[in-house]
Amino acid sequence: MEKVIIIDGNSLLFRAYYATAYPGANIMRTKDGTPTNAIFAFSNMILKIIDKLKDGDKIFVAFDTGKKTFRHEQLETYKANRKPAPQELVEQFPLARELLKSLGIYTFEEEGYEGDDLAGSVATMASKKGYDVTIYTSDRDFLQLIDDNIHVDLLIKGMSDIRTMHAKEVLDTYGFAPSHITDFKGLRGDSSDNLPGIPSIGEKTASKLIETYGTLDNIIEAAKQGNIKGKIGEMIIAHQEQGRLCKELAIIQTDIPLPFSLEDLTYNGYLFERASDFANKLEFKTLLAKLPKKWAHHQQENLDYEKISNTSHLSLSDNVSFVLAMNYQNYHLDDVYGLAFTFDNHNYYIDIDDLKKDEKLKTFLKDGTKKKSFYDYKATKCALNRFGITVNGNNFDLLLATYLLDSSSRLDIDSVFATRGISLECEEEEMSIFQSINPQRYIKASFHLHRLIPSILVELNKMHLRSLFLDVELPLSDILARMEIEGIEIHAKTLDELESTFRKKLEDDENRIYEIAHKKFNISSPKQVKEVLYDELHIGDPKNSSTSSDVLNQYAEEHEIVRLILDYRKYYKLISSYTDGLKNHIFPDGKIHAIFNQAVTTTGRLSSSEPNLQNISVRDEEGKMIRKAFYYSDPNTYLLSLDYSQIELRILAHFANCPSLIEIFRNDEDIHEATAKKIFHIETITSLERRKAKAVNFGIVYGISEWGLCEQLGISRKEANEIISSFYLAFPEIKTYLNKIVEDANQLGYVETILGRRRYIREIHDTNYQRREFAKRAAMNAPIQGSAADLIKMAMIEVDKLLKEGNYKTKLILQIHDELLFKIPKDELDSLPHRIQEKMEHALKLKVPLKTSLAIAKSWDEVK
DNA sequence: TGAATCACG
DNA sequence: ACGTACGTGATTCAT
Repeated sequence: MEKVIIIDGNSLLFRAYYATAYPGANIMRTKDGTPTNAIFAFSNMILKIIDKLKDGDKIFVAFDTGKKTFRHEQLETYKANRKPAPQELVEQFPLARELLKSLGIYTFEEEGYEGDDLAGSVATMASKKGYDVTIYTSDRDFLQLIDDNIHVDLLIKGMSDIRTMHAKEVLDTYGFAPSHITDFKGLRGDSSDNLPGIPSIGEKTASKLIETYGTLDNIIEAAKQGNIKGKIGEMIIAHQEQGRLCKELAIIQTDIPLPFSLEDLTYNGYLFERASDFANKLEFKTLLAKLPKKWAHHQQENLDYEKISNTSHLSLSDNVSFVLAMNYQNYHLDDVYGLAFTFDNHNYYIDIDDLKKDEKLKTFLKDGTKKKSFYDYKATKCALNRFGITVNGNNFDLLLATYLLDSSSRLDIDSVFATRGISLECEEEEMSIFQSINPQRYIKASFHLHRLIPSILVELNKMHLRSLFLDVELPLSDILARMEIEGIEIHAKTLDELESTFRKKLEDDENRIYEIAHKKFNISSPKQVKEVLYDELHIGDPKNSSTSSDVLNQYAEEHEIVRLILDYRKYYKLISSYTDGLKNHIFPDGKIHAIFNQAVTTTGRLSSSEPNLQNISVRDEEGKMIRKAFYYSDPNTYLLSLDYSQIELRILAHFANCPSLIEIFRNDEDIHEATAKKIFHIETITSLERRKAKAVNFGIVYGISEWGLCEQLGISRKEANEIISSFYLAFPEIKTYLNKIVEDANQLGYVETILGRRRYIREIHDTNYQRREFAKRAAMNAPIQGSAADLIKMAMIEVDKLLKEGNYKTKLILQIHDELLFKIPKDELDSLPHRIQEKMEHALKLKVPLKTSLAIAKSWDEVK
């Protein structure tokens, strides 16, 4: 039999509100402050109910209007003791109706009636027709409606503790049939509705009377006959009218004329886009995932597209959305199939070979004054550049917008669209030998990209990320694209030479290791190294069986084999990751075109891949030789490096507004030496003390811990503790600041950089101690690391402007977090480096001066 | 595919 | 009592 689900909307909303509004804690709100806790819990409940519905089932939500009803006319004090609903809940009432509408659920309310009466009327109508009726409520009045077809799912407490009440359960609980609930109310009253009932009659007495005599009328009659002795009998006679009125008022109306039929309540599912828009509006990220798929209908998507061979018949104006058809793995290499684009409610697709010939579209793409939207502008620009097609005019990038809204999510094209509830999967891959790919996937992407832009801009606005998006990330993506296209010249020959010297040392190490170990084994296998060192040679502490360099270094002095293994690893790494690794990435033009990922890190930094040019050896003297391979054959081309000095500590000093730390930077003192003086209270510093101070300075930026410092410096826990304490004593504002950041993370769930970039710290509320501590350290570090990233991004934009306006030939080629590397022609060496330096040092105004060190040389190893 | 290791800031 | 420094990417071994 088909089911009819009836929901007492007001009752569930109240319950949802109080189930999620903990005293003393903040309730859930959207970023602009709209309370959403009740809707959140309510929607979870509704979704669970919908999920269980079958075809033909009916669902209905009854609401109160909040106005007076006929019951108030009968009894002036009806519900007079009710406290008004909290403002935060009242604000959510209209949202509940909106939610249900977006889910395609029929709701009804009418002035003069309570939701109960509407629910009762629908329930009775359905029961008469033989439907299986369920009423969801927390109001026990509804128990009176129970019959063979109607049962009540009663919310006992919270949202998930539900008790299904049939006639049997009512009898077990109250001792009488459901129809006597109203008699019960007449006798006992109902404090929540301010119904007095008959004084002195409580639950027990009422039940007993009903068991014996049945209805209220019968009980009053029995009292009049003198069958009910004592005070109870007297009270019944004295207050019989009040009792009758209370019963009357407790009766749920079941015959209200309704302007709809049962058939109208049949659940037909919901429009996915509408539900997802609602979820987005209330920032319910999880709601999207919970929407039951079987009931989802999709908006009539205009996913038809016109496959064109040229754009001559189109009037391209502003606001075209483009999605390049390619794999998005390495856009410097991957095949490009074509271009999907959407505007004026039409989708188009052009093959790359046709695009190459389409001068009109190429001109449009190149024109920076024509505004365009993209999924991954940088990839699009770089990939099309390979065909001599220039792209400018980046006005919106879905990848970057999604990243700014939440930097924690791993972003590839499918997940970017998936977070908006859109699957790019296509029904049928129309593969043929003439057609290498199915454009449908990219059409779908460009269609939805185009559709989503306005609402995403609203979201960015709400989170105060609009300027970071438009004025920083978008211009930066163009700069990065040009950096990647430019690439950096590298010399395989130099790498080859280095490799042969490394290989020689590697072989020497290898032979000597086998000699000492008296056997051959795979030195690259930590497992086998472990066996040889700990089990066979009994070197080191078997409890700490790690073979990482910081552990092995402890035994290096004493044991030759440990030294050799570390040495072997060094050369192995240099060969595999660097000499060999880099050679694999050299393009036919003799350059490396790495990718600068703009939407990867949680803090806002860039990352570099294929290859990673941000981790080329420099600390190790021999490793640094790798950098000799980076130079320009043209004798008039030099490298210019500008390096921010102590950028993270400066940002920390600024954020914490710490006078003593700010003073050190204003005086341009050696920061580690100066902090050493402050924490050790001495004037002359030994190198050991400087080393310790340096470690604390780093530690502070990472969200210091006693153990971390202890490990790093190889000192006792006690000494580490003392050093940290004296640091905070010398710079108390730092401690205040870091505490505040952790508190912010706790309260808001996120922390922010100087430009308002957010990092959500979700694990700050984790029940697991370790994850919570980790979250705290991440919270302390993110604003510092992220603001440094903001700063250098601003600097890159300013420097790029300078280079453009001055028509310089100098080009930015690498960014390494706090360093910019340029290729610069000899004739621009005179004044330009200092002008760039000037821009970098004034990219943001802080309470401390910014300092950069400048170096010019032919090859990269010399600029440090 | 994940852990271990090590290169960078 | 718990067990770590923050953020990345590439390579290798082992499952």
